[in-house]
Amino acid sequence: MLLTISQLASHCGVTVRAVRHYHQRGLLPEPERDASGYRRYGAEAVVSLIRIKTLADAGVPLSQVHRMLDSAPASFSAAVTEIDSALQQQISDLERRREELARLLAGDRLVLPDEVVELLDEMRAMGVSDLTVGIERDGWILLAAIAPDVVSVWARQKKAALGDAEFRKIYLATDEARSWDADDPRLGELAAWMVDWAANRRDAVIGTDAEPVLVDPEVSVVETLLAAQLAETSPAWRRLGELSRSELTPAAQSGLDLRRQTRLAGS
Amino acid sequence: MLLTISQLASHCGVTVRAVRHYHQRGLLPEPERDASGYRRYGAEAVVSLIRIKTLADAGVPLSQVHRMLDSAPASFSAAVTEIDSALQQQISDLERRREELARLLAGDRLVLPDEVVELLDEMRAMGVSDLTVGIERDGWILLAAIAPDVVSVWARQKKAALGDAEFRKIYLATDEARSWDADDPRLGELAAWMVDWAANRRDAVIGTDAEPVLVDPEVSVVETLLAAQLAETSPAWRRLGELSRSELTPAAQSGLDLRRQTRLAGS
DNA sequence: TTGCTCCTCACGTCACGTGAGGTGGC
DNA sequence: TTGCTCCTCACGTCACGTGAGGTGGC
Repeated sequence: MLLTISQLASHCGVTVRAVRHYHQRGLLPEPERDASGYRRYGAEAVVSLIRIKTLADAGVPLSQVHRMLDSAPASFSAAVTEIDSALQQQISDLERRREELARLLAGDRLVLPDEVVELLDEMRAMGVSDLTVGIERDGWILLAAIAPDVVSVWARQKKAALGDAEFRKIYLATDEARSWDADDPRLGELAAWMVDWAANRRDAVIGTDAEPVLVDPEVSVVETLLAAQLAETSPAWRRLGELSRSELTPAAQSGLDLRRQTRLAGS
Repeated sequence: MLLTISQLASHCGVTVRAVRHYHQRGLLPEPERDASGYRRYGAEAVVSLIRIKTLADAGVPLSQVHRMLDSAPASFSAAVTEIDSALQQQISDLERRREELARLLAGDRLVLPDEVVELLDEMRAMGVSDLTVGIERDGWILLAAIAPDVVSVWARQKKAALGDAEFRKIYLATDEARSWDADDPRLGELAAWMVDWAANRRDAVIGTDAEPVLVDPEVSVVETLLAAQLAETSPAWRRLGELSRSELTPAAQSGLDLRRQTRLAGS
């Protein structure tokens, strides 16, 4: 009345192939065979197989299961305790993954920090075109990949700038400018406006000293708004970048160089 | 200012090899190469890779991830909901595994139902030898594997028998008899005592009709106590089986045949 | 005789890991 | 020149899955 391999397997909740695999790996001793060469299992095989399955289900590699099976009860229970905390870890991992899935449905929230998502929402609410918001978003994504630690400071500076009515006008004008011809005369006026605003803003910020000025705000405007690779998306923007850079004060020019160095150090 | 493969990978929490693997599988489009033949990634690659990683971490096979990525948002969110409930399932599975681990430390409790474990504890408390309790335990394990549905009824019947002081004496005597010679004259007396007790017990049970008698209790004693394969562990027990079977009443003999049929049907 | 279980190779699968051997930028 | 990153094969790994081809009990 000993068990056949399929009786053993199904009672322990594993496949027949898995039982044979455990024999091959030396985890479960080969039992005696009957007259037909069939394996016949006794009660101890049931006990061993349940042990093996329980540990394997808990994610223990079979090589480690092997060592655990013939280890002293004391170190066995220590190992089980360890596995248990690994299981707890897995559970909290899964719970985090459920949250991430929820955020995946919510759109950008998994890709960018909340503060940047809010910034983009604010722009959309201001009336900035979807295309320009998309370009902004891509810029932030790349920035987050290359220099994650500056994202937060830059986001706060941009948020502050958006609080200024004049900046909002400049930003909206720049949005419209995307589709202008590269030789449109209004690009010169817009460039001058930007540089003027940035110079004033810089004095104001340096005056208050409220936030450590990691990035020269004058440079920030030009760079953030018209960073080289973003400008590539529109001939008018590329021209706007050239015009505004040539109108920068010498002090800001050197700040721009500084910025480049910082970026390299950060990457 | 596009990303290299390692910048992309580390920002998304995957290995460089995994990114290449996703290219091979057609999950992530191959980006443009720079002058040195290096892959250069833009923001959309970050978004795609985070999507892929999130789904893969949730246990979705890559072949299915492929289909989900280019499915409509509506069916995408339906699929994500499905994955989420799969995650919930996994979490409760892990929690059950933690319980099973705890029971693994507690000994037999994973291998046998609680009622049988209690039965074995009771025997140990009675003074039955560890070896005999071990043989009993092995018998129950095999029974549970072959005919799980009869375990509960048999356990209740055995528990009832252990409530009888005379049965306990018989059981302890049988325990001692294990090491006797096969021709010991006391074996005949013990066999007669067992059959007598079983016959009386049978009348009592049939009189009360408290529990449906699935198994003739007289047969139950002989079979449970001395089931053929357990008897093999001791020459004296084998002889005790022969003696008691030959002393059974004709009615019980036919009941024994009935039992054999039931066992076959159950397996 | 048919259907079911069992047996032993031995190749397949899934999601990458891991060198092997070589090139390009600083 | 050295060290680091990148490149393309291509075999290895882990825990089995899945036939292929054959035998034994009812």
